[in-house]
Amino acid sequence: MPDFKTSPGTRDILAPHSARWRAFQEVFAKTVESAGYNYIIPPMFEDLDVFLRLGEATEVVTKEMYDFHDKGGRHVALRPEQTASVCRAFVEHRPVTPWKVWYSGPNFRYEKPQQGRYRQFDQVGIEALGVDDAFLDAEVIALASMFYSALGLNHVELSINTLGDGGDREAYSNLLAKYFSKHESSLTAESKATLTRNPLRVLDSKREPDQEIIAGAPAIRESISKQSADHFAAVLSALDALNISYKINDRLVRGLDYYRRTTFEFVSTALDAAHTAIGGGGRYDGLVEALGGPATSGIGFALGLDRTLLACDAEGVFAAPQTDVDVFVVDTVDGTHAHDLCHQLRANGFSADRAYDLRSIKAQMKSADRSGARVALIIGSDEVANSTIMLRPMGSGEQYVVSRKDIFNELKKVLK
RNA sequence: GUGGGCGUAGCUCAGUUGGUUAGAGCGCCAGGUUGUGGUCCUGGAGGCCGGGGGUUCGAGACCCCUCGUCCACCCCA
Repeated sequence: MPDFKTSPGTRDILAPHSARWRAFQEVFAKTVESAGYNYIIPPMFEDLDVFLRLGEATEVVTKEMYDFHDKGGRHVALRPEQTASVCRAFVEHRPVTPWKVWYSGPNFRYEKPQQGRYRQFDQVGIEALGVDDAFLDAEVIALASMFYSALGLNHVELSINTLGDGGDREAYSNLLAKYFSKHESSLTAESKATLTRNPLRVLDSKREPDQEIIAGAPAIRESISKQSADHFAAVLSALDALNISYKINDRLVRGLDYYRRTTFEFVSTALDAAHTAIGGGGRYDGLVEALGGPATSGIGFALGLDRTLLACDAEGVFAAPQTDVDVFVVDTVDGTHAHDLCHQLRANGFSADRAYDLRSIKAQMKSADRSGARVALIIGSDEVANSTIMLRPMGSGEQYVVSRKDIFNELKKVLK
């Protein structure tokens, strides 16, 4: 057994999976950059206070933060998500609005790991600040939907809800608190605990005994302002205009405290594990203000890399891309010919690998096979004497002699 | 944080009611084939049986603790 392993909830992403991750990020970048979103790279840690603004009923902040004191005595925390950082960056740099950015990178939450849930986990996402227009809500959702399609996913469902503005949300929360308190004796112990922290989140309970009471709970739409209701209706009709199907779920309450008005979630119906939510987002109109900036509306989403890739596995789509080299050079003379030729191949736009330690031709051919290269170039004493190279297309069982000076042209033909 | 399953070779896993030097398949290395991989044959390397303590003449197996991992809850991506 090795002396060291990765820390709990972390892991090494090795090939070929690592290539898939990179491809995932590239597909995402292409999708959102087509809509004018610019790449932002916020730091991975911030002053703890930045994240505390996410709200004291947000467990991500209260229970799961990776925080520590640095050598300068600052109390900092690894980011549990990136929306807060983006809003902090907005306040710090005051860019012209609308400010549309996208990000990709790891977040950290101190949780008990299980499938689809890690302590270091990657998300990609977008944030758009400074615009209140319902068309923006629909654009943001449409981009997520486009991205899923680009990956090849077909079994992703969109749930959508509105939580009303800040005042509506609070009024609704109080209403729910009253309702659930009345039925407290029938609730599970877990839900009772949730009730004292954040009544909205009781709606999220998956426990069977709670379901009946949740079903009878008042819906947000009964206590929502006209303005919020109009906004929501506008978002829905903008989605309809793009033929994006959705399910209105008036029990959809998301875990982060800052959500206002439009909230949405993407669920993979191809997954049957506990974690079928592969992405989610919504409006967070008060967050910039909470971070000391001007009142600024904002909306965005975050998609989990792992869970989305699990969904891809379940649907059998988006395989890892090929990263094999074009050519494998076998040198049975002394290794210098492979050394020179590989270098020249790479300089001329071919990818090339070789064997080391002057092993037997058999061993080198085995390495060539394993490398996945489409062509083996073999150099032995005959080839050196005649300034030629033996070119062997792997898998063909055939090979032929090529003059050393013609090798690049010949490879271009063979590899095209 | 709570509950349960599982930790044996690089990987996937056998290992009988506790009984000598712990096995298989795959992978890896070498040879069969002094210039040839992907098939085949032969051989080889590689294990503090997750760690610590205990029971026993004797523990990979049983007990306790601990760490890791998986699953569910919680929470969320």
